[in-house]
Amino acid sequence: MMAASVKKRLVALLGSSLKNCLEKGKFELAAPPPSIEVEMTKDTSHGDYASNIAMVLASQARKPPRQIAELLGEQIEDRDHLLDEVEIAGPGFLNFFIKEHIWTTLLQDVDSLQEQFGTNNIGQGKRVQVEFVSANPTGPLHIGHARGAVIGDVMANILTASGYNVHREYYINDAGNQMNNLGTSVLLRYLELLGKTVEFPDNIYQGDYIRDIAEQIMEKYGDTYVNRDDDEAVRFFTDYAASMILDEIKNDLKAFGIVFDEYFSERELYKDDGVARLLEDLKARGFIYREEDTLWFRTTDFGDEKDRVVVRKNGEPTYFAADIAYHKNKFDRGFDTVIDVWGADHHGYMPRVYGGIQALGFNKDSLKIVLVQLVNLLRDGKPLAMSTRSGEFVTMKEVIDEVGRDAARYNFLMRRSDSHLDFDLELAKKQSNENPVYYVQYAHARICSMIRLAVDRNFSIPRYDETDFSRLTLPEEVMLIKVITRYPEVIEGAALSLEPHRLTFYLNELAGIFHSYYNKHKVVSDDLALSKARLFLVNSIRMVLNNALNLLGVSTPEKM
RNA sequence: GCGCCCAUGGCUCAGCUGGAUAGAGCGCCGGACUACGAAUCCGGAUGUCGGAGGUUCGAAUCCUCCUGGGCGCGCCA
Repeated sequence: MMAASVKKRLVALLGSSLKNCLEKGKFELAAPPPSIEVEMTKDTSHGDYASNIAMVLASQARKPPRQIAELLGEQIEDRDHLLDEVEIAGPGFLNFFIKEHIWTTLLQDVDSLQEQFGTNNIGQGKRVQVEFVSANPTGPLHIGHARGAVIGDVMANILTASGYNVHREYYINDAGNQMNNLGTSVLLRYLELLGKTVEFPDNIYQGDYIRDIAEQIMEKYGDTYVNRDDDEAVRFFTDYAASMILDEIKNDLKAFGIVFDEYFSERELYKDDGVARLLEDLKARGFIYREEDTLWFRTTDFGDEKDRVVVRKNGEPTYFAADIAYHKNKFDRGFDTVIDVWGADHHGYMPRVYGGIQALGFNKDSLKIVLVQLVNLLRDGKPLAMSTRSGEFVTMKEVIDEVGRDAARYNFLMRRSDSHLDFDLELAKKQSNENPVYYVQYAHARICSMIRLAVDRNFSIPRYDETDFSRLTLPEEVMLIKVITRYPEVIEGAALSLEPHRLTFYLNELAGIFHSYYNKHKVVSDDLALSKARLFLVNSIRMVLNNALNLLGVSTPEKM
C-alpha cells in the first residue's frame, strides 16, 4: 500500500482547516475557495513545505494575509502528528516543518514497491495514444528523428508509469507525392545501373541507399523493368523501396530501444473511400466549400490564418485531408487523449489540425501536440550539414553506433523538448565528467559495488522493518531521504506536463547528493546497526536510479 | 510583411505552471585516494533574468510595445 505523499496530506490538512474556519465564522469568502497549493520550499529555513493559500484568500476574505494564515494555522488538526511546527512567515506564507521520522516512513514504499516505486495512478487506466517519429519511408532516420523518437518513447514510459494505458504509434506517410519521388528515384538509378543514360531531376532522392535498393532490384528482377517507365513500374519501385526502407527504420528504432505497438499506414485511410466519406461529413457540417475546382476547409473558423485546401484541382486529396481522417480514426479507436510529437518545423500546421478535430466535434484538449526542436549535429563544435534529399546526412544508426545508445538517449533528454539542442558527437562520446549519463550510471555502479562488498562481509540489505532509522541523523542523510521520497512527484509532474527532461535533472541531483555523501561518509563500517541503516539508504537510492533510468531507456550497469 | 517559439553568469542550460535571497553543469584557480570504485569529491568568482512599460501583496514566469535570433507562411509531407 502506497503512503500518501506528505504534500497531499498537507493539502488535506489545510482543506479541513479552511472548512473549520468557514464553519466557525473566522472569516467569509466572497467566492468559492480556490484549490490549495502546497509546494516544497527551496530554502529549509522556510520549513519543508509552504502554502500561499492565505495570500490567495486575502482579497476575497477581506482580511490581511497574515491574519488569515494565523487562523488557518490555528485550525489545523494534526491527528497524524506530521508537524513539528507551522510558521507564519513573510507576507503570509504558511511554512510547515515536518517531523523528521515522517520522512523515513516514506521509505517503506521503496522497500515494498521495489521496481514499482515511483509509479502513480493519475492516469486511472485512461487510454492515451502517443504518435511519434512518423517519418516518411523515403530514407533512413537521421539525427533529428532520433530526438523525437527518444522523447516520444520516454513520454510513453512516463505515462505508463502514471497509470495510463499507452499505445505507441508510428504514422507512415506512404501515400503522397514524396513516395512517387522515391519510386522514380530508384527507377532512374536502376536504369542507370543497366547502362541507360538518364537525367536526374532536382527533386530526386540521391542517397547511397537509393542505389543499394536499385541494385537489389536489379539482382532480383534483372532488366524486367528496363523498358518500363509507366505508372505501374513506378508503383512497383515505390512499394519495393518503401518496404525496404521501413524495415530498416524499424530495425534502427529497435536498436535504439524503441518499439511501437502499431505502424499505421496512411493508405489505410483511403480504404473504402474513407477520406472521401470524411470530407462529405465535413461538408454536411458546413466546413467545406468549393472554389475554382478545389475543395477548401474553413480552418479560419478555428483561428487558422487562412483556409486550407483539402482536395486539389487535380482531384487528389491533400496530406491535410488524410490527416484529419487520421485524427478522427484515432479518436474513433477510443483514445481519451491523443498526443502528437512533431518536429518544431511543423508548428504552423497546428491550427488546422486543431481545427479539424474541433470541426468533427472532438474536444480540443483531448489532442496534445508536443513540439520537438530540431537538432544541430556538431563534431568538435563544428556543424555538420544535412539534407535528406541530397543524401548528405548522418543517420540515427551512425550516431548510436558512434556514441552508444545510453549516451545518445540521455543527451536528447537533457533539455526541454522545445529548446534547441546542439548534439556534439565528440562530446557525447567522451567518457568523462562532461557527459552526465556516466555521472548517473556511475552512482548506480558505485552502489552496486558497495553492496557487493557488504555482502562479502556478510551483511545483507535489511528490510524496512529491520532498519534502525534513528541512526540516520546526518544532514546529508535526511536530505537524501527527502530527495528519494520526492521521486514519485517528479514522475507525476513529468506526466502531467509531458516533460521527460524533468527526470534527467532529478537524476543528476540525486546522483550528485549521493556522490557527495559517499565521499564524506563510510557506509560499510564496524558499526553494525549504522551500516545496515546506511545500506538500506543507499540501496533505496539504487532503486530510484534503476527505476528512473529504466524509464529513460538507459542501462543500469553494475560495473563500469 | 504576417504567425509561432526562444532570449537567464564567459559557454550550455534548469527554474516544479505567479512565491521568499534566481540555481546547476562546463570552463578557470586551488585542494582530496595506505579509506566501501578519483568516470568521484571539497573550496573559490561571476547575474540591471535582452530593453521599456503594465497587471498585484509578489513577475525570470502573465499582458502590450521594442530589439535580436530560430522556424513556418505550397493545391509538399
